[in-house]
Amino acid sequence: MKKTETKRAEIIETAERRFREAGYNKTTMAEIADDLNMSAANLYRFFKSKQDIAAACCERCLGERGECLSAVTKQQDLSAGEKLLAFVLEDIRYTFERAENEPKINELIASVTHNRQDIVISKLGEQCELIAEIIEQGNLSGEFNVVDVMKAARAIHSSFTLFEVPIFLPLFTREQLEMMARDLVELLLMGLRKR
Amino acid sequence: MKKTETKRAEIIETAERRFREAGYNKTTMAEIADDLNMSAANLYRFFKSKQDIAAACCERCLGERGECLSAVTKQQDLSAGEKLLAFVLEDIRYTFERAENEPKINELIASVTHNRQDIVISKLGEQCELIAEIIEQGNLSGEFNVVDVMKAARAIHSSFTLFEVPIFLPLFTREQLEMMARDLVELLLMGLRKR
DNA sequence: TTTGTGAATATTCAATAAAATATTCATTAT
DNA sequence: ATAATGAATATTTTATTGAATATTCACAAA
Repeated sequence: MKKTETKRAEIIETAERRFREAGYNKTTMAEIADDLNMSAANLYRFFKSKQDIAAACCERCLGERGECLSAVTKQQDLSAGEKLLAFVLEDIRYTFERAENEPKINELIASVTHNRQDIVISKLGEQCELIAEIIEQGNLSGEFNVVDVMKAARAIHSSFTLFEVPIFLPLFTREQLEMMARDLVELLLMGLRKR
Repeated sequence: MKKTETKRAEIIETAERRFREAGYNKTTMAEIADDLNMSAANLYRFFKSKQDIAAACCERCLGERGECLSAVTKQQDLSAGEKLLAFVLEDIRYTFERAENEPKINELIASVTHNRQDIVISKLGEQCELIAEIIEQGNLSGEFNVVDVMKAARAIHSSFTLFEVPIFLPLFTREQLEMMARDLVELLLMGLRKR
């Protein structure tokens, strides 16, 4: 029986609820344990440290963004070009949503990603994959004519950095960012399209 | 006589030397004043606060990056496409250079830009101008065929964010960033070029 | 064995006071 | 007047230490 994984998931869920409301520093291992009717010591059979629980929460949150972006790329009725735009606009939407509604979680992510870069890099890779899928679709439909799909996907993904990172939010309004994203995608599409 | 401006410049220069070596928090107004053979109180005739001196230093530093980038765009023997690549590679070079050799100044900039966003926005605007100049050149030489130059410049500049911000440095090697920059510029140029 | 705990220890946090420093101001010098 | 200062005040760091919390561990229950 793999009860262990179930327990781990429960711990992550419980901890995340606390982190969301009180932040990382103000939630204690004892509280998390209490919520699950166990002792604090017992948490350590499932996670090496509190930081590790936070890292798991962080990974789950980043995964959530990935799912939102994935949902966009799975829409049937959009051309590849439209999907690319939808992708970046969804990225912006999610960035703002998180910043406004879950500021504590954002802090958590910022802090965790300092130590655990592997998590970020892995999630970035997944996003590149999604963009690569969009490009593939464009190639198949004849919309695009891209030779090295992954290379293009990485390049495009790197160009979206501004729209993913909350530190830039104070510099621009959401409308400004959306405008910049539209203009950028328009330009990128000119380079991708078959000619 | 505009002795005042001269004095302000001296103060900025002196303060920057201290900030570079000891960081913002570990340099005192008294030390800066001593270096200039004046009293700390007298500094306040030239700057409203220590933060304001820091802001002025910050502005100078950001201006320095602008000058480096400007120098690239002024090179005579490069096509517009080559200049765009040179621009972003210079941006990366400067980012790494600063991070390695002047970490304290980087902290200063990060801290100042939290309060004084106007400074950052103004400098970002100047960089857009430089990119616009490159596009103009491309249009004139027949290399490009861009209708709305500033719109394209802003879009391109936003796509360079990853290469300008030191927080991403731990995630990638310089070689990786340079590779991404090359691929991105290649893609952008496909969109810009006359067809 | 596996699952779990309470108690011991190590680490971090928070409150306070002391010291250092930023800022203001009344006064002097030029 | 303008330029400048030393001393007074306000604010920010630093050091300290007691309390809170994370982590470990020896042992117990299943």
